Amino acid sequence: MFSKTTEYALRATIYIAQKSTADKKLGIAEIAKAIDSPQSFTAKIIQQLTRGNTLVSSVRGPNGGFFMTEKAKRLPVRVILDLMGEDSKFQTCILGLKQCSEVKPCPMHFEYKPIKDQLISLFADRSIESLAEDINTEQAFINSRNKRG
Amino acid sequence: MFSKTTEYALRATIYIAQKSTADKKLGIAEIAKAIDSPQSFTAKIIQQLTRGNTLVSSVRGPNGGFFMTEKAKRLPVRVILDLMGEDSKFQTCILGLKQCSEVKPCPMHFEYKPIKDQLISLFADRSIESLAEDINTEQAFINSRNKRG
DNA sequence: ATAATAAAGGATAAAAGTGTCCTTAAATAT
DNA sequence: ATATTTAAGGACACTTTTATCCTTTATTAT
Repeated sequence: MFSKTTEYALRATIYIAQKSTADKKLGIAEIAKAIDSPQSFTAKIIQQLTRGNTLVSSVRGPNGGFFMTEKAKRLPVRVILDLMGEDSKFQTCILGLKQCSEVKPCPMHFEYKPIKDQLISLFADRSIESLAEDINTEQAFINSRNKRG
Repeated sequence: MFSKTTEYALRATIYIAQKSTADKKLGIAEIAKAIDSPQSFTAKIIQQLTRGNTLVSSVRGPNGGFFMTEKAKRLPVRVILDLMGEDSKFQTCILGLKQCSEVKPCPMHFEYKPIKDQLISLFADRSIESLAEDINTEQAFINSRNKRG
């Protein structure tokens, strides 16, 4: 569905939302280990997520690291996709037609459309925070290890 | 959603289903032009679709080309995806977790699952032929040109 | 001020995806 | 038989994705 880059972005953000506060920042080594992703590559990706300072925040130096404000945690998952440039993913035609619309549809258009709309809602409706909470309550998981590791 | 390779495969197959019979084969030049795809690259892709001789058939030499039997036209769209190795596309976790299941779900699992199932049905239920018919009746289109273009 | 720490950013590289071109093989028409 | 036609297949090249490593910059602790 998504590129590896975006998968790491999603996992990293959810993890940061789950574990960080403004007073408890997370280092890149911890994040990469927790979400099972290549560290240097993940660093670049999180950099992208800090642009605009609306989603992930960062501080350099000792006791520095990455964190999210409570306000940022309340943002919908869609914001991550936007920052990764994948927001147009669900706008495109499933057959790759440049022009595909209600008036000039591809042969799958009218069946694919409602599914696409559900995907869009999925990411628009759920907050990053709510995903993090599911992990906190162990209703969901972000890696293959368990709490006792 | 899909790779360009798979998009070309879908468009090419639908076009072959629409325009060919065992007596009326189509050349690669015509197909590539009709679906607006790079010719040589499309040739390789259609080659893949002829493997196993269940979907697309080919004959070399004068009056040769590609075609589909009536039986092949009745196959579901899913068969194209299988031959392109994209059948696992909808099986994977949206966050890219290697292990993600009902018993150990990622935080989006239970909401993504039903959407995934709809995508699977979409490709399993509709036949290639039915897509081709929509183009024949001008209810749908496979390129940006019109019939007179 | 200096050293230590941690993210930011640049340079580079391997792998995969996308694409072209040329040769080979098979079928047909003459 | 020979020439022609058309797909099959190999070799190569460009681009994007995925990834690593090293240097620079900002912040903190001493």
